[in-house]
Amino acid sequence: MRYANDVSGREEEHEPSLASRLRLAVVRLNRRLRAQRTDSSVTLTQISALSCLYNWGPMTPGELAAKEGVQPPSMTRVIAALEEHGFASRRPHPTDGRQAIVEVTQAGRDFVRAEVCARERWLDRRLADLDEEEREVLSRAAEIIDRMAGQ
Amino acid sequence: MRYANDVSGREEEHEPSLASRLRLAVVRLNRRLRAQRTDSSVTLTQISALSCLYNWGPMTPGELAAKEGVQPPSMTRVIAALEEHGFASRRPHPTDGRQAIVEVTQAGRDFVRAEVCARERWLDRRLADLDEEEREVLSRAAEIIDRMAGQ
DNA sequence: GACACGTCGTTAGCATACCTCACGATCTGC
DNA sequence: GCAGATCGTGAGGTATGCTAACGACGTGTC
Repeated sequence: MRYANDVSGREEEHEPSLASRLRLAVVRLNRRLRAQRTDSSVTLTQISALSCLYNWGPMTPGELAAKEGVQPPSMTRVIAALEEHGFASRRPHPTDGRQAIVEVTQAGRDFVRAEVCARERWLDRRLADLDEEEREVLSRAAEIIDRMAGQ
Repeated sequence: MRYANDVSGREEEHEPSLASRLRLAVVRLNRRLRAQRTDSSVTLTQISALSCLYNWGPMTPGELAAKEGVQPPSMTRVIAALEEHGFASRRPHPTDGRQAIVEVTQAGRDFVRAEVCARERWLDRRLADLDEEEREVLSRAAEIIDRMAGQ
């Protein structure tokens, strides 16, 4: 099956930089995560935003966009999709007419508890195959990465 | 600015699982990486595939797709773009008429050494802000993640 | 009070990056 | 030889980001 090794003119082995290895790892895992399909039509981006609302409570679209690290226009579409699914709802801001408050509905809460866990089953299985020390490394890495990406 | 804390009916704080935290970190860093634009018209996906060819040597489109974790049709377009840029070239497989061998051109090698580093400058800067122990954590995490995503 | 200016959310339009389905060319086992 | 598998590709669809521009609303200044 592997052909590369048999071809003359092959590159020598390199020692890729940490940046290269981390980038590749992140890009790949991201692809895998997106590829995990449940039969529901809710996408990873939507789940991510919904989880954020679930964990942090009601907030404005702008705050949600900031937390997820996307631009406000991108979040608008995500919120609209969640609203269409009946998992989130918008209500007017009590004092500022420009803003709105987005919150999780009861259906949204049920969905987070059930489907989101299902969605993360693939990753959970992978994590379960690791030993405790490796999970600890990933836990610390998640925190470091989040800090790097966060700002 | 923060409004969520003031709203009644707020969720209690949860302790997100490792899967949740890792997913969010990966999704976010991935967004940041893709948002980094160099003036060149080569995308992150193309760079990723080109780096793969550079590091592993010539291989068939199918093998490259498998290594990158995408479906063959997706890789076809990436290879076409790389070929158009003059960074990769296709030649017929010596024994199997169905397959082809994709390899990096000299221009592609030069590009990997120069532009890819430029592309990774943002990440490099972030990594430089960490201490040695944190970089070691990320280095180990990159290896673990790659193993999880790889298969 | 009126007007200028800032902020917030949204709409519109675009680019990228995946996917699945379908097809033609080629190889292989009987 | 011929049926079926395999490989690469074309077509079309969806998701996910972005920027630019706009309308609604709030705020400070006179």
